[in-house]
Amino acid sequence: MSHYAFEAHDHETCVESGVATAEEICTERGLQLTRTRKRVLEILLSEHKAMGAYDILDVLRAEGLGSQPPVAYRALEFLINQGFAHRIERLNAFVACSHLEASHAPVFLICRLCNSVSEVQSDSRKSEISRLAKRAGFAVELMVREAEGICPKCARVA
Amino acid sequence: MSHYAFEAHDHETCVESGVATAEEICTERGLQLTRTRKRVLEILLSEHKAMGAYDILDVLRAEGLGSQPPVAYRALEFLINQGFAHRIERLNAFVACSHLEASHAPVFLICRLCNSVSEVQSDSRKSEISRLAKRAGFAVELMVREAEGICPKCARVA
DNA sequence: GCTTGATACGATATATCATAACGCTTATGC
DNA sequence: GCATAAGCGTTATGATATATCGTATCAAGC
Repeated sequence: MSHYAFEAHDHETCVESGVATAEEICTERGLQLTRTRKRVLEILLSEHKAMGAYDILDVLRAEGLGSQPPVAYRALEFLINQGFAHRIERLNAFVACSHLEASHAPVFLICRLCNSVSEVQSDSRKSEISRLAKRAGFAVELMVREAEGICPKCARVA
Repeated sequence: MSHYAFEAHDHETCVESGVATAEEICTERGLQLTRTRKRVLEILLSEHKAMGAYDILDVLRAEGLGSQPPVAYRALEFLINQGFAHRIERLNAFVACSHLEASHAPVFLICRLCNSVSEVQSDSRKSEISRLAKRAGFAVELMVREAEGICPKCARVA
């Protein structure tokens, strides 16, 4: 398993292949990865950190791609619906998906020092939440699993 | 395991014993369960649902206990720090703790139809998040585990 | 060509959630 | 009692998110 957010890696590849894969998937699904949507995805991919909608909007604004909140939120909604991005509930912020190839049961590890967010894939059926929900007769539709703490990089420095 | 939110139960007891236990704990810890804090706890205990800070504030306002947002947020902060209440990240809202006696590794089951929130206790060490974090060398300080879906009560009706 | 419907976008306004900062009051330890 | 800390009231503002209405674009069907 890889933890891009916490490890040195060729980051150019993350952005390029992220966008390329998203483009392929959109073509397959007959959807449009419009200029704004693509740019928002790139912005999110540019760092393994969560960004607020208004931070993203600032970039869009500077580039003349839109200046009002709905512009950012609509693009984010699209990216999230297609699984290209995730919302981090704990931060009210957004990250690019770093496991586009895989199916979805992400766990997010959020470093409170460097703000990096690592997405780890997991089998949702194995999760404690699923087990407890099943026992309670609760039908899970959506799962939020986030941990806040210190990433290995920051732990070494501290 | 009990799922008060999803089952018939003597709800008076929830409120009374919740407040009583909180009072005991505050005494032990040398803290003040002031009028406002106590009232906010009662409000939260009055239903097994998450309430927004402004909903709580409305009640306080109607009772002359405070009219500005900080009043509600301060009380909530206290209750959360003491473990008497929890924040539901997914909803930006708050619930009373329903397992005051137990230690903390709650999972929340949120019904999107009736808005009830059930708190289930779990051993945090067993959790998938802990396992994945450990593997990544990530030191977890705080965990968010929430599931949204349909509760058994609503499933029967639908 | 024209209409229709679907999708996306632009813009305004507003709703919702949260905190900083300041000064006053009350509780508590000595 | 007095000093200190804890709590509270209030104002102002910051941060996040959505409802709504109108317009542009494009493809499908006539």
